Amino acid sequence: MARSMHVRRPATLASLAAELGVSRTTVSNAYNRPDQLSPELRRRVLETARRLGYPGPDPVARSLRTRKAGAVGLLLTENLSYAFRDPAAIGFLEGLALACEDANQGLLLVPANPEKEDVASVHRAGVDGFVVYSVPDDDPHLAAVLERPVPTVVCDQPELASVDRVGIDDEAAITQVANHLIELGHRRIGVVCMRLARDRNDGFVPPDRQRAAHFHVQRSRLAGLAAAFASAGVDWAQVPVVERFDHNTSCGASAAAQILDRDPGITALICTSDILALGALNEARRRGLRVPQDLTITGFDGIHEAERAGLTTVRQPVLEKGRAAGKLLLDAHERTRPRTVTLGTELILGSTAGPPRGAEERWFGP
Amino acid sequence: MARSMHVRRPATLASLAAELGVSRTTVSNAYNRPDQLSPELRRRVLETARRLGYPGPDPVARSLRTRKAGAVGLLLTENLSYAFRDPAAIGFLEGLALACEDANQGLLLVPANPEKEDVASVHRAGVDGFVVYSVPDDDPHLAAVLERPVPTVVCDQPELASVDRVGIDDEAAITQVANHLIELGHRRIGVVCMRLARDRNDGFVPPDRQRAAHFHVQRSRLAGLAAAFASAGVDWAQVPVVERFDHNTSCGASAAAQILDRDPGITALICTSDILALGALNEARRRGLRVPQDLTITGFDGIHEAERAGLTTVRQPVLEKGRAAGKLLLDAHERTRPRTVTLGTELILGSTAGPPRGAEERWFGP
DNA sequence: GTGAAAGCGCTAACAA
DNA sequence: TTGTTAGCGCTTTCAC
Repeated sequence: MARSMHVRRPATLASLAAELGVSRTTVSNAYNRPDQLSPELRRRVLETARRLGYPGPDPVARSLRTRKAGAVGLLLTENLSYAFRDPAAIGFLEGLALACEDANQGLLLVPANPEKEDVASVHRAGVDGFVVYSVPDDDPHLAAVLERPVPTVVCDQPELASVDRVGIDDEAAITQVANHLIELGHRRIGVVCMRLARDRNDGFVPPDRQRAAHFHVQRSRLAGLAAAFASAGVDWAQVPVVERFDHNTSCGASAAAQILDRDPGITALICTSDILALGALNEARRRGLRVPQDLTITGFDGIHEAERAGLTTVRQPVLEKGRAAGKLLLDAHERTRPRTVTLGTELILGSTAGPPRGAEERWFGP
Repeated sequence: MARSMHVRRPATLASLAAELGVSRTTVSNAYNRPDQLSPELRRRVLETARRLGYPGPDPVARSLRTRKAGAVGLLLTENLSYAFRDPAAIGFLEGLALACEDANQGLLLVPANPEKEDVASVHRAGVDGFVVYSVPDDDPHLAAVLERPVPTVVCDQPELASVDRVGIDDEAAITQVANHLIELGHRRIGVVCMRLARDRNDGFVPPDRQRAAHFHVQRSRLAGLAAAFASAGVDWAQVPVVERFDHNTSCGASAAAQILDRDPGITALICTSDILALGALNEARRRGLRVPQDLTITGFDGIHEAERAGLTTVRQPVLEKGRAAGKLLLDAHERTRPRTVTLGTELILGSTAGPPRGAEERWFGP
């Protein structure tokens, strides 16, 4: 690391005390308990500190002694920088930051590359607790967090019996989408979903992989869809489900393409995120398919971009999730049982879902 | 803070060593220098650690000993959560996060309420260095950072002779905007700018406040405009400049309204940020003014939303700024002189700037 | 109001 | 390969 122009010579509390001819306690008090010494002495201490270039008590040493770091650690599924690219993650972070600043706590973003097993960054994090945002149930970083003797709150996934959690009812939420499409008359659908496990599988998802998904959120959404459409007489085994490891609009577009290529008869594409749906929308446009006349597309999350695009989707309170997670973590109450906060969602009827093309012919025709 | 279900009893490296009948060094080595002891012994150590619920070396104690925190601190002008609401700040953060993850460093967001003088959070931050993002030159948090014996890099502002800095040439950049408008024929302009100092002044800005602005970036932009328009024969003292403390579209709208109410003859509104310009655009629409036929509006930053709105603006490489700041800080080279990175900007010709209304009559008429 | 003593939990020389 | 010694810089009883 570069040496700054402002590096001071290493004066310490002890050397300051020696210089002043007082005890270390007195110097410490000058900083931490102004009322414990005379204003005059305090002035002298601070004055001498300035002269010696003493920067005040070392935060790390203080943390060691007080057993408080004054910061919350955040563990994400993705590379650190991804958090600033995904609108839903940004909203979550804003909420979490809100909770942290209310409690005057720092927020430490822990670098955790999902494609690496290296958990040293978790071990090195000097924090009083962790918030874990949407990671697979077999994430080694998560395991490392849980080994740390500090409180932890998980947002979204995984669901752990002994850990505080904030989330939504994914199955119920996606069921609203499914029922809406079923009512509109859709029976031939395709599904685009996010990463189901830590291994990259960009393509069709066989049923066993759906059921074994290490991301509870995605698993629930698929399960919800399967149940709803099965009730409507759809054979789920025939429904094309395509997975994408990365999460951006290009992936949404290519996944949509993959489904439409294989099964052009599809009338609706259900995406498990707005980002993917926005990509699917692009692909539909590219193919000259009108939405929703030729193809219905739905998303999930309710990000601004989706709203602007008029996407039919489910809104979930991302900011509130972040805030709730922070509050849960920073809440002073000592609790014995793990707490769960389940937030509400709302079906947003946009302009990208409509009756299937040629519905009459298919359902009421000859 | 809530007690987690995962709090272990406090086994330490020493107690583990005692239990095993080996020295603390050996246990330490088992974690930090696997090659320094036999695989067999290491296995025993780790195995016993698990049995005792020893979570591995305490990160804070380790930091104290090694004098490395493994994290970079970030100080922002605004409340923590603001960083996730401003697209330019988000871009900067993404770049900084990129640099941090490359170096395997954590990123600690330090809570620093700009309306409070409390700098304790800076003192408590266990970090190896600071990045300071766009703060006023008299910010007490900045002063506290500079007192800390760690390297520091400032992005944008303030300009400090002895501190590494990343920024752009604000005066040159805004001059491009000014010259563009001057060429189009604008002589009666208004300016909407961001906060000029730590005190809230939502309204017109007298010349002395412009010159005394504690935010170097805003000061330079105003100075650049003043110089360019003076060259074009405009009396800068007559140009209405309105300041807003908060940074959002509502503020941009109300500032635009304030100027238009006072001086309806204005033909162009120069805003020192895209967010403010987007707000001004809203206000123009609300008043039934066509842009650019009735009113020209320009921004600064080049955020996505501006692009979508077709705003005429200056694009600055926000992500690159973040990355450069991180690189500068984490760069291993020991440097003696402070370094400065000045990044390029680009005038974006959108659709919100055009010739002034009735330009002919005014300039070539009777 | 001030000081002495006792660690917080760990790592890094160096010695064995 | 393992252990001994010596702190990192600070806060906190508890006496005075």
